[in-house]
Amino acid sequence: MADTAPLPRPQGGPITSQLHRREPDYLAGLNPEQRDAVLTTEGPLLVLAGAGTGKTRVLTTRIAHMLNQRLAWGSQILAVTFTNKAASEMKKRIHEQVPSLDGLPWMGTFHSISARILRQHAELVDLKPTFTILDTDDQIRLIKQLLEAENIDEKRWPARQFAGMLDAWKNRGLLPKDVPAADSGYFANGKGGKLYYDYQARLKVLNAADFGDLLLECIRLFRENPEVLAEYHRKFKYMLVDEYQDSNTAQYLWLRLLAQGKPASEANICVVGDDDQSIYGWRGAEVDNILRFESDFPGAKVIKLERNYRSTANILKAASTVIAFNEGRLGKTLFTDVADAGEPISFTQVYDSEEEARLVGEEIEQYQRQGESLNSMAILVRASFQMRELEERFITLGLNYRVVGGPRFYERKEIRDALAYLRLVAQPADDLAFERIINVPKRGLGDSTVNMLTATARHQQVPLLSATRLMVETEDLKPKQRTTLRNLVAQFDNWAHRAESLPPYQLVEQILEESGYMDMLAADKSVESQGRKENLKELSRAMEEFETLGGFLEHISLVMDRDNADASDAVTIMTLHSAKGLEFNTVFLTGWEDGTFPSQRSMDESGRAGLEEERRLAYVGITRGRKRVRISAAQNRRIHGLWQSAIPSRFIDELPPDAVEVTDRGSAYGGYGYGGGAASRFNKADPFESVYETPGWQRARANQANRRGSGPLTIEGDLVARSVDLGNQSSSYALGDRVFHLKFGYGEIMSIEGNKLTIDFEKAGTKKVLESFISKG
DNA sequence: CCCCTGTTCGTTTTT
DNA sequence: CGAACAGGGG
Repeated sequence: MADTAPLPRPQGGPITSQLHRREPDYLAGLNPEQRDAVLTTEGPLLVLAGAGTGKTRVLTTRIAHMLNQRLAWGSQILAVTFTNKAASEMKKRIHEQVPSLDGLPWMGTFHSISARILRQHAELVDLKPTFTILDTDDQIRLIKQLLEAENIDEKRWPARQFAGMLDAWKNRGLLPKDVPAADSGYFANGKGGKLYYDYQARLKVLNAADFGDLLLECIRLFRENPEVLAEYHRKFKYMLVDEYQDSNTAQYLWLRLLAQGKPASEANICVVGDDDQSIYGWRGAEVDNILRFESDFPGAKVIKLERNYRSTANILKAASTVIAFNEGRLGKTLFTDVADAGEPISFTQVYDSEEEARLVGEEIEQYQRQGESLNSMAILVRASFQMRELEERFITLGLNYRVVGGPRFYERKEIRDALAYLRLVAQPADDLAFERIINVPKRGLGDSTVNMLTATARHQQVPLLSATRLMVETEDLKPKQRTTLRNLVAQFDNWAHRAESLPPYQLVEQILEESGYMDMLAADKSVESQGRKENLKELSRAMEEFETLGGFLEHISLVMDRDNADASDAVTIMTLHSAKGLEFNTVFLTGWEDGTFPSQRSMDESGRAGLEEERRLAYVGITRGRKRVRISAAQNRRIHGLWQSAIPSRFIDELPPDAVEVTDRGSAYGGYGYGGGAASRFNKADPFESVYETPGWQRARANQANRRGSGPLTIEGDLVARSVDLGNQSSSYALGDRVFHLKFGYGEIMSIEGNKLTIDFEKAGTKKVLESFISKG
């Protein structure tokens, strides 16, 4: 292996450059702190990188520097991230900066790197190298089975809750024997601890690991097998960790073990992060890890990156002032050299959340008229229930938007079904996959048949597929089921055989066809079936780049996100959490009301720590803006169906007054002023001015008028106008499409006559409406 | 076995 | 108020 071979000295070019004291090109343009962070390769290093201070550039340049100076082979560098997105971004940049690589650095998420290590030493943690990685779905089903076996009432003790506890334990690095009695005793009247043991035992039988296990079993591997750990100590000369503030205890232990090859004060470990952007405490992240780094690694060098290249001075001032209210920070203050402070932050209080949506819509259109692209604008909300009103408003306006988040591609039912087939082909012992597809499509194999198979599997201690093989040779099954199962087993054997020679993307197509899955979708007249077929095509396309089935399955279980390659110009709507790491010229921060943001629940559950995390979220939100940040709050918002009034977020009071401009859409209803009514002077002359006269509303009306022509609003008149407008163009809707209507809500198209559509609305029943009144749902 | 109805519950999300 | 889910009935 190249890892241990002596490193050649840098080639001619760099040496000459050094003699002339010319720095390598890649250092050009870095500020002194960034340069320091790149060049300090030896010993522990903590880089505190504030928002927009060029963190990613430092990380990648640092790796490029190591490779360029031949400090290490590529494969001796370990770079860890939290998300696949960050990992692939890093890979891309390294490839750009270092065209010829001697061995690829290990770049990936904690989980993918752990999986890679575990596959090499699987036997040492009672797994086979081909072990399956379970997703949340499988996990829940497995837990349900255990609950049933233990006679635990699933209503009283939901599987999801236990999954959450398991996750929390694993995040804390706790094996079943390590769980404190108080913790394990809580669930199902003391059965929690036993369930954890049972769960782990079951995973071993299934030859499977869940996400938490990837880390936990890796830790166990290192602890119980010092010689294996030593191997990695020799291997990894340099370690880098991105977003260190997001690391949880298990990840921390994992890193500590890997860094133990040298005394702590000499470990070449570089962690990059920002304690002010730690927003994942609720899922186990320990800000403490970053706060403690200097004592964990004595003599660690600390470099602060505070020079911001993203936002205006006003934005930075606002963010810095708010975050300064937190205690227990390492302390950084962002600054910029740009003289112009830029627009002040705006804060607007409106009457209710509907008006907030109108306001945002209007402002977006205004900026758009000024030549800003929709892509450069984003609305960041605390929770996704806030998105709906925005979306509805934008539909009315005909404003193109994109929602980030939501259900992911690989979590869709049809994709999971297809994956289950593939898993079972690759891994005949994958019982969870077996159970998932045994009767999908319907084969007349109901609960009773499955129960018989399960019983045999238990008895014989074999996987379900093997149990099925045995059962079809006996007289225990009804003839019909026996034939069906015999054929199914034969099919799987056949597919497994083909998997050896056929590219995975062709295999999946054949499986879906031969299993009857495609026929099932074809027979399905529901709205979704067409989309499902397309998703499956997309799956096959995504598989084209994989040569082996195993390679694809590994990728899929670790990379659950789909890359949105949406080229159209659209405003982004997303949560503050998913906005971390992104930037936009204009950022709208809506719903800044106490209770919504900061979230009441956070404060109730986690007290002061909760509030501080919310404040960091505010900091993240504000620092997403390059040119302008527009904050709003509603006096009234509908929560759980009822209207509730609220006062502006306490974070509003924490904003620096001289960087903020308060405007008020004077409401006729009085309500709460800002800062004791200081904003009242901004009230409009006529407090009763109708909101329906706002530019946005007028435009919405104009849009609708354009779409339907200027004829009378009768069916007939409209029909004529439409047919003229559209010429020969046919309806852009199809039977079964899910659509949205302003008054009637969501519905499904039952029939189409010209532009007259019969729609079955979920709420309002079946109505005939004009195409121009609906939009795609 | 599927559909319908009643019930429950109501941040944030990755791997 | 409305989505999601479980359980019962047809």
